[in-house]
Amino acid sequence: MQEYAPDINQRIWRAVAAIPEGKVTTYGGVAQKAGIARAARRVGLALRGLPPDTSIPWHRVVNAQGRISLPEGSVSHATQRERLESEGIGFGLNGKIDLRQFGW
DNA sequence: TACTTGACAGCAT
DNA sequence: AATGCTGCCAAGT
Repeated sequence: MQEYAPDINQRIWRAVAAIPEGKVTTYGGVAQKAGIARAARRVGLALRGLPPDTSIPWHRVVNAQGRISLPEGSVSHATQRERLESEGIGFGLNGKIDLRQFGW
């Protein structure tokens, strides 16, 4: 039984909520944990549908390059970066996160 | 109902 | 290193 669609978001949110504080994960990582490996895009879509006041730590999700996927200049982008730095996550000079600091 | 787009990732060139 | 194509699946037009 696949019963995807309605279930997918819930699985993604759960996977994201499982990310420990002060750590980040890639979309692919979340997708895999949500049981939809290789469907990283689905993760982005799900996060995009999250309400602004959600309790899901969506900001801990970045792309495989260790960068924030949101367009620079957008409010969400700034918010995400600020939250990450707030958790002790360091950004490189190009705005890249050192995924090495988490063992990636 | 069909086609295109999208908070991505991986491989090929 | 940079660019392009393909795969994933749902949502928007």
